[in-house]
Amino acid sequence: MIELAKSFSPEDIESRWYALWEQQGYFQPSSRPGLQAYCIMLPPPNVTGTLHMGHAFQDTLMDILIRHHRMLGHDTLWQPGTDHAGIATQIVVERQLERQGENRNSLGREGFLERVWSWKEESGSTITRQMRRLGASCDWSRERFTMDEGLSAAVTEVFVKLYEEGLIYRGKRLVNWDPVLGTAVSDLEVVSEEESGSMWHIRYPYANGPGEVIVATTRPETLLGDVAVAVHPDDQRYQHLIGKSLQLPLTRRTIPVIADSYVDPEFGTGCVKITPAHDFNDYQMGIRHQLAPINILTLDARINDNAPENYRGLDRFEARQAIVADLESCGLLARVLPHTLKVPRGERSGAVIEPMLTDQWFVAMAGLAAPALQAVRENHIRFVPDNWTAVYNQWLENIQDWCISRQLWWGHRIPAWYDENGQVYVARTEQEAKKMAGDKPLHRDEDVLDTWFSSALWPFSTLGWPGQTAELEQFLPTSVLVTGFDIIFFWVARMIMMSLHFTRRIPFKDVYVHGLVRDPHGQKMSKSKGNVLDPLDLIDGIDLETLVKKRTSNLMNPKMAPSIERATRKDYPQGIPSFGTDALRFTFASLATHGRDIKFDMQRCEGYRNFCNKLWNATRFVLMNSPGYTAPDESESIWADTTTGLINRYIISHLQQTESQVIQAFSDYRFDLAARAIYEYVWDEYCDWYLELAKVELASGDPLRVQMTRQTMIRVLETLLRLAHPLIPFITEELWQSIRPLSGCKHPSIMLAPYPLANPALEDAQAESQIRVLKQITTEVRGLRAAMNLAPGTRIPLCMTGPSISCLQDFLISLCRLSEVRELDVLPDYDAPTARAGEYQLMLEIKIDPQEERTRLAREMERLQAEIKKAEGKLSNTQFVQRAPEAVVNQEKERLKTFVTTLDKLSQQLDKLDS
RNA sequence: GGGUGGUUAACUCAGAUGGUAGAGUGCCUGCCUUACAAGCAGGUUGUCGGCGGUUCGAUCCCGUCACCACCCA
Repeated sequence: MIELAKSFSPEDIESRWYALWEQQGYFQPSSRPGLQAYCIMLPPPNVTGTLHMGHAFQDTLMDILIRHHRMLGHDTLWQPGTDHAGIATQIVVERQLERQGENRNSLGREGFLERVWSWKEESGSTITRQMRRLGASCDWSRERFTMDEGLSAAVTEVFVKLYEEGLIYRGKRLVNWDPVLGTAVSDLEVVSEEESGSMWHIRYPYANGPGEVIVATTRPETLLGDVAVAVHPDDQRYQHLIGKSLQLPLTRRTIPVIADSYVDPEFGTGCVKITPAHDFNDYQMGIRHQLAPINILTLDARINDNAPENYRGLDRFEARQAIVADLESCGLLARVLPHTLKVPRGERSGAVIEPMLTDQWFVAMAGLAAPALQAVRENHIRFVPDNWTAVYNQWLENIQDWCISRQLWWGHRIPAWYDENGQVYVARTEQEAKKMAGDKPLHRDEDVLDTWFSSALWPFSTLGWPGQTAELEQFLPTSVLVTGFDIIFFWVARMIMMSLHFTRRIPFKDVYVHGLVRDPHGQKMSKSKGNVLDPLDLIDGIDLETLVKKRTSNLMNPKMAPSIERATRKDYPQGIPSFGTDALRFTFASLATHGRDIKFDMQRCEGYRNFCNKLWNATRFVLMNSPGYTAPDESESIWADTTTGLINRYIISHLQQTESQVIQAFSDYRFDLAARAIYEYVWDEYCDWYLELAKVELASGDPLRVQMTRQTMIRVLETLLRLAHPLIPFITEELWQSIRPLSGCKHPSIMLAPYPLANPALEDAQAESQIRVLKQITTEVRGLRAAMNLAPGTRIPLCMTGPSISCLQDFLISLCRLSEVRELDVLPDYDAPTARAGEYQLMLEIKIDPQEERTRLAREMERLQAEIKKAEGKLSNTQFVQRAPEAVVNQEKERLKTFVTTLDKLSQQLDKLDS
């Protein structure tokens, strides 16, 4: 027989099993025909990134679902892969070059891309290695990368098709321009936060004759590109101005005053300067009033040649200072007020985003959005929890065209070529383009596609599209997408649109939207805040000094280091102990409620490590108490035999309920409830009650009782290990293997064993109710012992009245450490306190301290009186008695009766004490 | 400005077609009882955010307010 160590130590077991599972090919689809398909696409993480808590949380949930369905016998695929993460990766490599005194321009496009690929090769396996530590059972043999040949072909195909259908177009538009990165970014990549700035009030003199208007602006430097001043058409103050010309300060230009209802008369002075080339709203207004935009900035945000000479070449912030100073010296600056405004910044660079007129590629979205809305409206796709449907709808109903070109080098290069006249040819290959151009010399578009363009194809490109593969047939639509709400727009909506458009299928049936993992104080985890936790540190443990070092090194803002260090020392004075993967996974499952914030609490993790230890020791107990045991043949099984004995029937019956709870919880994506059902069954039923009761049976000396109990405790344990396996794969495999010889299971791994399904025939209400009585009596007797301050070793007799419980006697003696149980017609006339459990009166035969007893009784009577008063109040209310359901009224009457008799008993006891 | 979610024990969170409020952690007391001190037994803790309404009865439904968080413009 296998000997287990005295306590659970995760590091000893985790290393073994994963490699074996993977080598044996257990993660691959079964590809047996006729099986129900179950498929999850891993949201591809950044190929050069590392695993953070959000990944670990999400990966755990996906792995739970996948393992569960694999055990249900479905043809199961968890498709893994990584994303090339255009901007993020390019920035990282550029920083590396910077440290070596190089830059991308000195290397050239080819050279630079070589460097990125080699960085990808170097760091690309980090995150997948980390996922393996988590136990993630992805089919690594199918791993994909968004820049793979196959996936790149899909990208090209989609681009060309959309272009041919007229859904992709190129045009000069105002886009969000990141002047530091030198690329356009999409709306979603811009983060606007409130910052303090100023509101400058500037005088614009009339072009003809004396007078002026005062215009308020937060960006005085853009004045050089003004083409008009706008007022609200109904604004009484400015009626006389509409149509007049103004002298644009610091320039020789004159501009008109126009009327537009977009202007908010309450804001600033009610006069707005209009700069179509540098503001999104002004751009629209420019179109409405046919005013040509004047661009005054270069792509690196310096003043260009459209502006007066003395400002040319100035950076936009220098230009602001110069212009304000010049206005002031001309007496045109009326006043400056402090003002908080939303400043748009690039998510990656932190630079202030500049609306900029540039040539970009766009996807026309309106036509793609309609079927995507319909798919959700008609319940082909279901959001869980369903309140996210509204978020999805709202965005799609107001969708803007998607700017898909990025002025980067790392990514899918746009398949468009130009001839010398600027004529564009969109084609799958250069040869094809050349053919279209009649062999004119061509040059390829320099830009690459937004990373999310390739991600949008992920569900079908990874399955071999545009080829017609067996995998596409089997696994699309996939079963569920597990994702955070932060990328519903970026990713979820776009996948739905693209999948419907190109495959005519939805990409997934369910979208399970989970919360975001936060630190214990509810703050978002981020490197710059210094509050990140590395999932691997929770698995392996980390000492305080190493943790501090890790959190304070390579900071964007090194000034944060001292405060981060202080907070870290406060939150983790002992560092982080090693909890193991299973404990971490169980914690994630327990935290996966349907809320949107998940505060990660390390103490929970500790509690679940203890749970693993409990499970470990329960198995140890079972093994220690099964010497020489061999599993009976299936035909001899007494699993469902009613003669199995009370406690065995009870624990088996209770197991069925737990099994249905867990299955239900999984189908509702309530991982927290599944975890809780398992936790409670293992700890509160199997360990706290069943194994304690089994000790009595095992010590009975009756061969049949011993045999039945051994068989039950083994089979129940074996079943609950399978039940828990999706959540805690490593420990369950280890323990399952250790009891496999006793259980007679033939499967080589718990992963391949069937998932337990409840069998209603095994439910046994009678056994459960008898055990309920036993528990009740036990609790009361223990209460009496505690009330009387009895030493744990003291064994005394229990006197009780009520229906005979001869079959429970041995259990009671053991659980309550009694010397004997005396079943009587009436309790002896004795000073000891009594207790009541259902129909039973209980009393421990021992002398008591009258003073202490009086206090105890008084406290109890007080409580009862309060309850009686409440119940009587209800019952004397005729409205209640007449209108409430009869069952409720009867229940209330029953309660009152119990309270009154108990109170009566207690008062008699008190009298006796006093006499 | 529009929208969404939240507010339950000291902490983290469950909860119920409306009918006696729960768990884990923490805290207190006693125990190394031959599976487990990462444990066992017992105990302690709540105006279920405020105010109104519906109802025999509201922590739950409705309205409103406050605070917190997030999303969109």
